[in-house]
Amino acid sequence: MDSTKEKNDSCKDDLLLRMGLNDNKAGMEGLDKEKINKIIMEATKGSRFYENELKKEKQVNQRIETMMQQKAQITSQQLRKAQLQVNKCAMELEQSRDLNNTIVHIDMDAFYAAVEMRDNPELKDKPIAVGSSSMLSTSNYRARRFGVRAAMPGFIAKKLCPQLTIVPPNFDKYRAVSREVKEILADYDPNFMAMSLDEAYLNITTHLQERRNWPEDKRKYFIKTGTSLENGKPEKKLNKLSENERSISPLLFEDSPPDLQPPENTSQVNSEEQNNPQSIQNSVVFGTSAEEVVKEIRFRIEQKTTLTASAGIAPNTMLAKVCSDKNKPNGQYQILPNRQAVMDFIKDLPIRKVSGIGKVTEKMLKALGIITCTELYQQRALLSLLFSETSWRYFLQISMGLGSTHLTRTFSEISKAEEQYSLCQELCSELAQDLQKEGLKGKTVTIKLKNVNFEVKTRASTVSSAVSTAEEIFALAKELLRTEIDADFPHPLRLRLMGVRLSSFLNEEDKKHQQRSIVGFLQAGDPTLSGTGCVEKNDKDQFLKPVEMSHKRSFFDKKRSEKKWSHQDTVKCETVNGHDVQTSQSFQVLKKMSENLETSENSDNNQIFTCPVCFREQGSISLEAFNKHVDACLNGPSMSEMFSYSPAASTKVNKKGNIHHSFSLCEKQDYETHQKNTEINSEDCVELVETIGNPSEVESIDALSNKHSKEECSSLPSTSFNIENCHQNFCSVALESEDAGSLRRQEPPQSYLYEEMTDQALICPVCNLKQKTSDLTQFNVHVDICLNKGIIQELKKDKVNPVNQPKESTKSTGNSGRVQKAVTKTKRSGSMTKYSASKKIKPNNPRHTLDIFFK
DNA sequence: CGGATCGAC
DNA sequence: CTATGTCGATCCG
Repeated sequence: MDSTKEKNDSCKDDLLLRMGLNDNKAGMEGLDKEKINKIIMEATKGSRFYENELKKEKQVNQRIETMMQQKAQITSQQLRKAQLQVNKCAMELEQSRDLNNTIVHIDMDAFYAAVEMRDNPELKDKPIAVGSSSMLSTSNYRARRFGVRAAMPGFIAKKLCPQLTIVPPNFDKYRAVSREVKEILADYDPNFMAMSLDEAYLNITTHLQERRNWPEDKRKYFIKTGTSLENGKPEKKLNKLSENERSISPLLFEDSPPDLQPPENTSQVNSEEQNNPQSIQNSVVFGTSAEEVVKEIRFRIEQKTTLTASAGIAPNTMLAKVCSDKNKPNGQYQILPNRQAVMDFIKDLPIRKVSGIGKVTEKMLKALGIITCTELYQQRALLSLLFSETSWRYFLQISMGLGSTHLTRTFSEISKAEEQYSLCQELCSELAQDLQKEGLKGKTVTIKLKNVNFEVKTRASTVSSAVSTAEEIFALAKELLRTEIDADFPHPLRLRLMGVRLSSFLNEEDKKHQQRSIVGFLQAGDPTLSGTGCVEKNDKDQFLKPVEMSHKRSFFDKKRSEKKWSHQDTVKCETVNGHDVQTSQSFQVLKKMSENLETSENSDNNQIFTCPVCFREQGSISLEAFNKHVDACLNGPSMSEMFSYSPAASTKVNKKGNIHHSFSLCEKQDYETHQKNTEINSEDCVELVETIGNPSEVESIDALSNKHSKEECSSLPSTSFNIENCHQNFCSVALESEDAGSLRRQEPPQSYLYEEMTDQALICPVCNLKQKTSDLTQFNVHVDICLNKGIIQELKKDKVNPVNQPKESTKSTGNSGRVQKAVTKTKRSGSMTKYSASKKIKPNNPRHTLDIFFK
């Protein structure tokens, strides 16, 4: 990729020279890394800042050391068990892989600096940075050659590059430009997610579908040179051209990596252009592929703002983000939506490139011999023993190339009562739909309000007869909302988030069949427990194994199977105020059962299984019988389907999982989080929630009150990550290499992912491993064994004390944390985080993330 | 629970 | 001339 970049760059230089517009003629100017580091070191050494850095570094080293000790104590037995468990998880993840979305990450190139250069021709040829002498937000590419980058103090930058011009930031201007860009983005995804002034994610899946039928003229754009001519500054125009050369000459759009050019379309320049010397007046037609769409977006951005953007196209946000970095500046890159392409891309990807993996994590993992995603995957079992659940699950996802496939709407302040009511109404109907899907009715309606100061209020009202329709719920919710609005009158409520919850569901007496899913859920874990609670046994309920992939399973079912391996007792009763005794009891039962699940599971020999191959339920049969069935199925005609089911099946599951029982639009929420919340909510079985922010407007993110300060003060580094240039590598790691090597060698003798992911070979649907044999029978034997070992028999975990795993389940941690936050107030982090590493990369951590309302 | 830490920008 | 930011989320005792 680097070579591609180089090529582009030299191409650009060439062109610039020919046009006499070269704005970076000094190809050789700048400093080498060694010099850069030396200067930084001199400027830094002895400062308090530096001392503190050293201290922090020691701490990290200490952490690594304890981690290594912990690792040394892990027995191969433990590792094997962990392996099975993690594989199970990997399998689930694999099945949930969703390649059906087209996610685009747009990233403006050196945004602040580019704006300044555009508006002030004098800066054009100079190395510049935006910021102050104490902190820089952005530098232009010219300055970067001197090692001047975002998040660097200006005075050090000056030492690196004495000619450097430091421009104070004009946030209003950036915001205005950002708005222009966002207007364009909204055409492709009205719900796009703006991460900051210069970055956004789009889900263009829908756009792509519609676009297929678009006539050519709808995809045709005229190349304007007018903007700069009209303002009567020819010189400026030239400057612009220099930045614009790629779009002015549409041929240069072809600079994307060759591997992704869909034959179908390449942007075509109208034929007249060829003969027309004034080709600059001509138009371009963009094709209908994702790549073409993104070219179009970038073209329009450049035409409108005279600024360039880079973009990444991929099936999920995590990948899209990495992609946008790849051909920066002014380039784009796509990962085609097939598993193979994803795996190829991931294979050698350094984990540090991934949003969410920072300096420290990188170092810790490096100590374990992990640098690339492949290695991350290979060490998954070990990681599950050394890191918290959130962390290792996150690692696992990364290593499999997974990420969010849906974008959440952003939330801007709503202070008009009218809007608040209509939002509330919207929520109520969404909630009602979910209720209908689950066939539930409830008696308590609760609204939750979070204001711009992050203070949260919940107000509930309970009625005697259960409600379920949107109208009924809204009638109650509206009154609650009105009370709150009136209470603050004449001041408006400045809301950041609103949620509507229904709880106190009817029990089976009243609503037998509606209740079934809950009953089933409660009973599912251990049939022997049924009846001990306040629910009666229902013979129809089935026990769904983790292997089970039935597209029919409801999210309760899903949750139920989840339960088995996440021993969490997430739900905090405090947050469930207002429930009647009955529901609270159910809730307790639920908890108990979930505790019992793990131990009880080994004993269930006669259960209803769902075949992972044909998806049919197999009735109440023994394990052996079930395995025979699977065996048969694998041998049968559905064999080929098995290897292609993943996306389709997962889609279904996803769709199901997507019932938005809890839906936060406040801030960014990703798919995992969303799912998580869905699950958690379903867990306590007593309420369904709808939370929502208002649909994003073009500018929504900017309007977020808490965003302002952030955007204004924060740097928006736009460079690609370049660790060598970090002015922060003061010390090097003490323990490492040999240790790391030996560590890896200790791994259990298993074959792992990447080979497996790369061809048609037989992949066990259970352990997810490629099987060496191509003999079907042998393969089936393996699957058989796997089913017995890994999945159906629940592992008894005797776990090592993980390095950072104080909590039972991070899932619950994350969530209860959020609850706390919601219920109390936002906690101000009082800590003075010292700035760490100058890296750009990735927006909010897709990790778990998320905010969401509610429990 | 609150201070420390991490990561993003 | 000095001089290294702010936020949210998570970890961890």
